[in-house]
Amino acid sequence: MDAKTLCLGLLSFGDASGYDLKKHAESAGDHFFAAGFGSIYPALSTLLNQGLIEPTAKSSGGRQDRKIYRITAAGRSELIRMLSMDEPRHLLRSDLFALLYFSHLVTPERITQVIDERLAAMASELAATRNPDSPLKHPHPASARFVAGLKSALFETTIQYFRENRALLDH
Amino acid sequence: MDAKTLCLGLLSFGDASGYDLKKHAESAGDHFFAAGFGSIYPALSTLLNQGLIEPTAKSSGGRQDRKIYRITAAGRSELIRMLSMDEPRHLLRSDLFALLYFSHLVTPERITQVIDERLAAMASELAATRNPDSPLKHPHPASARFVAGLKSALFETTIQYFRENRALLDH
DNA sequence: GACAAAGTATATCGGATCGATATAAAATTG
DNA sequence: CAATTTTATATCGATCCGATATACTTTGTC
Repeated sequence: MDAKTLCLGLLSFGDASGYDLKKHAESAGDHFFAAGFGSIYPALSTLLNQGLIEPTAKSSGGRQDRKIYRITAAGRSELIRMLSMDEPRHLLRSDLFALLYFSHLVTPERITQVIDERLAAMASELAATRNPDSPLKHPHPASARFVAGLKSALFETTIQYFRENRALLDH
Repeated sequence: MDAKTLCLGLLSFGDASGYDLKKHAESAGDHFFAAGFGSIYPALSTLLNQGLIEPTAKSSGGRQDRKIYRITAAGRSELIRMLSMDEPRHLLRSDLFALLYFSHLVTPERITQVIDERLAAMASELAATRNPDSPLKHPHPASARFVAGLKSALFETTIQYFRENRALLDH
């Protein structure tokens, strides 16, 4: 999904700054959808020029440098059009698995190291998902739970698969 | 993993053309690593300029326009260096899940359609994995089986998760 | 209260990547 | 033997990402 659609979609939940959008995307769908500042700010700039979003009156007492945007009516219909048009893709890209495919070129110690690191990272993310201390309230809890649950299921499968099959990579 | 490392890694299994490299990557690690022609050909050109690969004598009787490359000694050590240095990332990016996160904006029919399409695509890929009629012999069968097995496990988990939880998205 | 550290926030740049497209020869199929 | 598909290289523009620069605000702590 391109950054423009993602920004519009997140703005459909409520007004936000570029910084807010990045935090929301990370909290909601990290690993499934995300964008860096280098994508978000140019996207917001384009959307603004196209009249799909508009700046809001900044909260008077707040800080001066926050730029809060609101989706316009044109933006909302364009968003719906893009969401209906796109053939949504589903990609799993992993440098780790690519590295394992070339495992004949690296030392067994390195293989052990990168696998253990990945297992630890996934386990800690699973724990964080089970104890959600996230300050962000998802606007659509059902969708958020659906996506988070799938992430957990995939992580659990991956961890189990590594435990059962990593011996295949011994050489 | 950048295209240069991927090309070098695949060339470490044997001489190949750009076209061969793309086919190999698709067959071996589609969904986990891949590259389009727009990445492969520029990468090969750069690697050639850096002396990390070299052209081979084209097979005399064959077609004239195939350009077969071989990894050089410098290329092999550079490859090993890159594989040892990279902190391998592990990304799951899915436009489908992003769309589902915005499911309040699209019709239930559209949700049903995209989920059913994805389920069918994964089921057919699973069937293809179980009946491998691939003409390509993977140079390292253990690594290839490891990666293919993980893909199957992840697809099965995803299919099951959709079956059990898609009702969460009804609205 | 002074000062450092961490967090918040916007923005840009260059390199990398991807999808679309152009071209054309060889193999296959009807 | 004509039409289609597959093989094969290559480039272009749009986009994307990571790194970086900048600067203000909050927090913590001595």
